[in-house]
Amino acid sequence: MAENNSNFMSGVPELLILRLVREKEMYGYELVQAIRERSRDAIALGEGVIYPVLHALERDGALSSSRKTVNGRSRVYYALTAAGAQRLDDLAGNWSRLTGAIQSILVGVQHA
Amino acid sequence: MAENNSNFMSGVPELLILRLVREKEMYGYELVQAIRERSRDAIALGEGVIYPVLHALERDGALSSSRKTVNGRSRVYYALTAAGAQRLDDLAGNWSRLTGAIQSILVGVQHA
DNA sequence: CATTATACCTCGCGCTGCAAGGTATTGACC
DNA sequence: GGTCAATACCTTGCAGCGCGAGGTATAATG
Repeated sequence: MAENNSNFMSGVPELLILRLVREKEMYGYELVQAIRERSRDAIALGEGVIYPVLHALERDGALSSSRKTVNGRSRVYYALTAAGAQRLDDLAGNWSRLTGAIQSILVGVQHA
Repeated sequence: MAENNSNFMSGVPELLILRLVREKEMYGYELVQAIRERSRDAIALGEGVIYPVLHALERDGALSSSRKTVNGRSRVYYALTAAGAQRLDDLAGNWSRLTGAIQSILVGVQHA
């Protein structure tokens, strides 16, 4: 029963988080803004999306957390683990295959 | 209260159906196979996905249906309406903006 | 004459994204 | 000193979508 169902278009928030954290340690509130800014407001994931995903990723061993105080601000920083890097690769591969397939339908490529 | 919520990644089945029907009238069973074949098995939407979407699109005036008998086979063909064409354009535009934004995060584009 | 393919349909569930709410601390402003 | 906005964390509950699973009927196949 350890199978992961989920529908074919889901898991994008997870993918974005893993990708951003790969570059440097980040905390939840920072991720919320980073996604909004980097996507130029095309994607606006709120805290109600980000925090639960972070907790799930840590539970699964894809991220590790460490509480730090910076500028008198207490933050929970998340870093990518080896397992997380693997998971990122998998998700990115799936995403690329999926969007490629959709694109080929949208542009009406000649289908053998 | 006639607002359409739905999450930011949903509506892809709808988009694919509208796009395929734009080229020629199609029926449900045909769409199921067309999507699978054109995506080279990357996307496999079953009838439990396709039929409800077709009904919703017709209800919304994006598709019109006509029962026809071909080769002794009774089929419900769906054709794109003007409203449907408009909706297709909207969805395709959104999709393109969305995937562009995701892509820019994935490749790590320099964010002003 | 049974099985497979065609063709339609619906019910019900799981999961995800998300809004909405809640807490606590810091800095700014008057 | 008091108020407000921003920072930073968190959880609950629900709506909606995708989808498996099931059901019907007819035509073709062997």
